[in-house]
Amino acid sequence: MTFKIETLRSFCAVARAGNLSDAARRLGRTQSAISMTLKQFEHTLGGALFETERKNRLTKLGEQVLLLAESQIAQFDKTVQAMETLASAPRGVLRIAAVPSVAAFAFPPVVRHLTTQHPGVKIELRDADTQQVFDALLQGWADIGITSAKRNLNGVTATALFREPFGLVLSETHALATRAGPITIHDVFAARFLRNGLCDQIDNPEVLDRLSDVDVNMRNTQSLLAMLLEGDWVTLLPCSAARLVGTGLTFRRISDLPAHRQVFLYQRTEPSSARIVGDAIDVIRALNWPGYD
Amino acid sequence: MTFKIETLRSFCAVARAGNLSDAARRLGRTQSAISMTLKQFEHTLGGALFETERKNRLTKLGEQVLLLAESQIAQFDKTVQAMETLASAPRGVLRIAAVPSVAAFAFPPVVRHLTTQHPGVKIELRDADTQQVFDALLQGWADIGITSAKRNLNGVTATALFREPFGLVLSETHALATRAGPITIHDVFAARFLRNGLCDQIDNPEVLDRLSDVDVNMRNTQSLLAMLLEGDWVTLLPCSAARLVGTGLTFRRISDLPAHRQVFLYQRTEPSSARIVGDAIDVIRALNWPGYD
DNA sequence: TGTCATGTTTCAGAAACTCTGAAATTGGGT
DNA sequence: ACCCAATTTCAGAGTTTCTGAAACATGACA
Repeated sequence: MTFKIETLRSFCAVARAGNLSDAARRLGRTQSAISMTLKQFEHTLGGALFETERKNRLTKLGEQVLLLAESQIAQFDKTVQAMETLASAPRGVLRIAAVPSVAAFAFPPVVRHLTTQHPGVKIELRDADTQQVFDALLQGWADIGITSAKRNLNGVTATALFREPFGLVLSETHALATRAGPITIHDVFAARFLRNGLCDQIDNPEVLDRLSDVDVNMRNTQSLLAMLLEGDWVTLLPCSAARLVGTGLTFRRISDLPAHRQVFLYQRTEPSSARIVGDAIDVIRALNWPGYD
Repeated sequence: MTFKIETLRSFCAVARAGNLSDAARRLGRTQSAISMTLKQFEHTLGGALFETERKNRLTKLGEQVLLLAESQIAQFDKTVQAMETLASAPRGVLRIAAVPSVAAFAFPPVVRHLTTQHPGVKIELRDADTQQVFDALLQGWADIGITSAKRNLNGVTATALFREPFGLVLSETHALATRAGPITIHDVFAARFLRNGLCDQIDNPEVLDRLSDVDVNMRNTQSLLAMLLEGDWVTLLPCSAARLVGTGLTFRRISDLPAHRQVFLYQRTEPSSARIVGDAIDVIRALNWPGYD
């Protein structure tokens, strides 16, 4: 007999709960059902998954299998959801995944255009990190992807979308915001600097070196911007990211930092809802992207 | 009711076969069983998957679902295989995925060391392209990965392994092999040039430009090397790739091409078979890697 | 247009699998 | 050594899935 997703689910539930009864309750089954399922799983696998009989400690094998199982379940659920989305849209679906900084700028006009030009078409948008965007493209969860990394993916074509400089983002009231004369890398790191995920992409030895000394690293863009608005913190971002909030922030080029980021547009090559995808691509390309350099 | 992997398998088989009977034969079931499974699948999905009643033409939805389903099945099977591998090795498993050029050099000593130092430990090696190596790491299919791209992966740490120059690889009998004086990019593309997957990684505008004019692109390293050994073809490769065959080929630096490739070693952070992994990492790092520049 | 060959759906019963509830058992803590 | 909480076991009930036969659809061909 072959493995079943439901078996993996049972195993994960027990591993997470630390005992059978709670897991069984969560799954809406009886203890005994879960017990039998697990026993059979261990049997077909040919090794014990738990140390004790009370299921509160995993064996080495159990830990490794748990990682695999959880990842597999997540994958499966995403696939199922993608299928249901496709099925629930008789007129077709357009699924776009983009990194947040671009998503904020690109999604509104795309939505506006599609809802008027293709009424009835279902639109699904998500912002995610670069890796997740690539995953979504590769797994068929998205038709269009936008990231700032170039990568060759099977069945996906990549084209350059725009290029923009990195620079200093800070509150309008910050001293550096209004200071006359050019701003240098030295100035940047002399200020109270916040590190963020995007600035790790900067391809400049001096910056990379100094970044490793920075203590405050923020992953979430929302709170990053909140910090900047607060007062005297600064950070490095590509210029379009500065548009994320309406007012209060400003962007300044760094005179001795030529670093840019190149943003790419990805498109699955063999999607069937071809016309809508092509149309959306056109809209995206026609947007008023930063024209620097 | 939730979807089952077996349902997806049935659907894919029918979609590939173009009719129920053949698919049923492949799956070892009756037509009617498959028919009912499919019918239920379409019902829970809420849309038709086939145009005609004869199942020989997919609907738009069907095509999209097919892509998702095939990818999902492949994923699932790999996960199952990984679980079985883990379970079949009571003393632990070490799974390494590397790009071919590095694999050829790194695998033999690693195997030699582990089989003597850790008898009974199961070793699983595979060479794959960069994307597949990252997939294997992310999905928990491999403990160690080696590629020539830097990428931040969740739950995986990256460290630089070595750095080596790109250069000309060609037969020892080729005119350029013995010619005195430095070889330039111009010389390279004046010869009969074979493009390959690795040389697309070269970060040099002039080379990239010229590469796009090259007509012959070989994906398979084996046959690439065969072509080089044949006679007067040449190609650009990182120097360690030239060691892939014993004799007959030679490597020469290009005077005006400073391009290098940096190779990285990836390691899952929370693997449970920690000691063996750490040991293998040590062996890999201690190898006599190219020491250029 | 009618007929045939091929392939699909439907259906009822059989087979396989999974679940439940109660009783037996186990193991860890005191 | 005992007790309590939790797990395993087991037989029967409940579901799901399969099969084989018969009815039905489709397209090709005369």
